[in-house]
Order: sequence, then C-alpha cells, then structure tokens
Amino acid sequence: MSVAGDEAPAAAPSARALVALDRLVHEPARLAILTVLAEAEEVEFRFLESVTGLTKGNISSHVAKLEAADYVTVTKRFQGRKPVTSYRITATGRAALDAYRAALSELVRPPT
Amino acid sequence: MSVAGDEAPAAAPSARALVALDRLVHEPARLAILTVLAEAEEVEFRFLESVTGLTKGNISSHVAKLEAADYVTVTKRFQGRKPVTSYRITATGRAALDAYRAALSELVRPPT
DNA sequence: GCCAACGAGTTTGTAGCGCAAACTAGTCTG
DNA sequence: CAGACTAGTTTGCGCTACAAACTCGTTGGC
Repeated sequence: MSVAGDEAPAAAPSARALVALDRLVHEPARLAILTVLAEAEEVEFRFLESVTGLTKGNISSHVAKLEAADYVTVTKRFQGRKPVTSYRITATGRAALDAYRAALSELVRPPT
Repeated sequence: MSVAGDEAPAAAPSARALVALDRLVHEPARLAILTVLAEAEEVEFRFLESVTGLTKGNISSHVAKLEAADYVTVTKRFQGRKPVTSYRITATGRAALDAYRAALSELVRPPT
C-alpha cells in the first residue's frame, strides 16, 4: 500500500492518539516508577532505586514531578534513626497510567 | 503488597526495560510517524501532516532525525510542477519499531 | 505583466527537560 | 574526632521538541 496526499486517513492505530500521549507518564523513568508503584501498595525509595536502576537524583526529581501532578504521594518516616521515604500511587495516578496503557495497547497489537 | 528496601525484585514488567526504551522511537511524534510508515509502503508529506496532526516544521525535523538514524528514507520528486516529498521505513526502522513494541507489550498487558 | 496569495517544506530561536554530578544532613565505625 | 556511609535533594548544563519565521517556486487576480 502506498499513500498519496489526502487520501482517507482510515489507516494507522490512531496516530493522533500517539501524538497526544501524556508526557508526564510517557517519560521512561516515570513510566517505570509508576509501573512499579501500580503493583505494590507502598514502595520505598531504595527499592525503586534497585528495581529501576535509576540514580537517586533522577528518582528524586521524577517523583517530585509525579507528586506535583498528584500522581503519587510521598511519606517520610524514621525507621530507628534512619530516614525512609516511601511512595504510593494515587487514584489520579492510576487513572493516568491506565489511560496511557489503553492508548498504547492499540500500538502494540500486531498490525492487521 | 508493600515493598521495603531490598526485597527480591521479582515484581514489575521489567522496569529496567522501560528505562532503556529507544528514545528515538519513543518520542510521540516520531512514534506516530513510524507507525504510519510501518503500515504503508510509501507515504507523502501531506498525508503524514493530515494523519498525525503535526505541523510541517515538526514533521520535517522529526523525519530528519529518523533519516539520520537510517530508520526512514526520503524521496523527492515532482508531480507536475509541484514538489512532493515521500517517505519509507527502512528495515532498520522496522526492526527498531518492532523492538519498541515488544518492550512495551509487557507494560500494556493487564498486571497479573 | 505584476503583485499578492498559496503550497511545500526547511531553518531558526527558545523554553523546558532530563541527566549526572555536587551537595546536605545525619549516622556509624575505628 | 575523623572519615566513611546512608538517604536523599539541589544544581548546572546540554539537548531537544515545538512554534514561528523564512525560502523558493507556482498560481490567481486584475
């Protein structure tokens, strides 16, 4: 199939949908973080670090953005004398992730 | 489930794989372009414009990157007196897109 | 014939972002 | 007490995606 100028745009798993993906979720580091958070109730900083392979700095700043968007909540407490930071995904965050997954599921399905 | 410090990272559709996604393909505009190209043998500039909703400028520069990576080829010809630019995905480009899709298919699958 | 509008892209300018490296604050060890 | 370690945060900067401006030619109006 070859496509010229202004033929009927019937084709393609909506290219528009791809262009409109939520950039906040789309960023690989944040996508990894959200994915991990979506599978566990609560996750500690160090676990995120080891499971994603991201540096502390990057986790910190990406999570800050997710928190600003109300996609995750941050809890700080002490375990003995050590500070421990942990994260949870919010309902908003879960909804955003689900929407993102839905938009992509079309892409991933083997082309007809 | 709640996850502390350094438990066994059995969970998550490999967060590492997400972090390592090919940025060249991952960019939404380029992902849309590649997806369209993957379904048609050859596609004209104007068709890309209408199907993706991207501006001419953005198509031009994104395609330039894809061409630099040898993911697409560009053909210019004249139709009557008007210039017409069209694109094809290369084998390399198709492989990159397939790899990308494979990496994401894990994410899209409903979490167990 | 001349000039304005249009078509098909390309180039440029800039704001924002993600990454790595440096830094902070406190704890533990010898 | 000094130095190393833990647990993050902040900073600096290079890159990039987007929009706006521009190029080069063609077409239409008068």
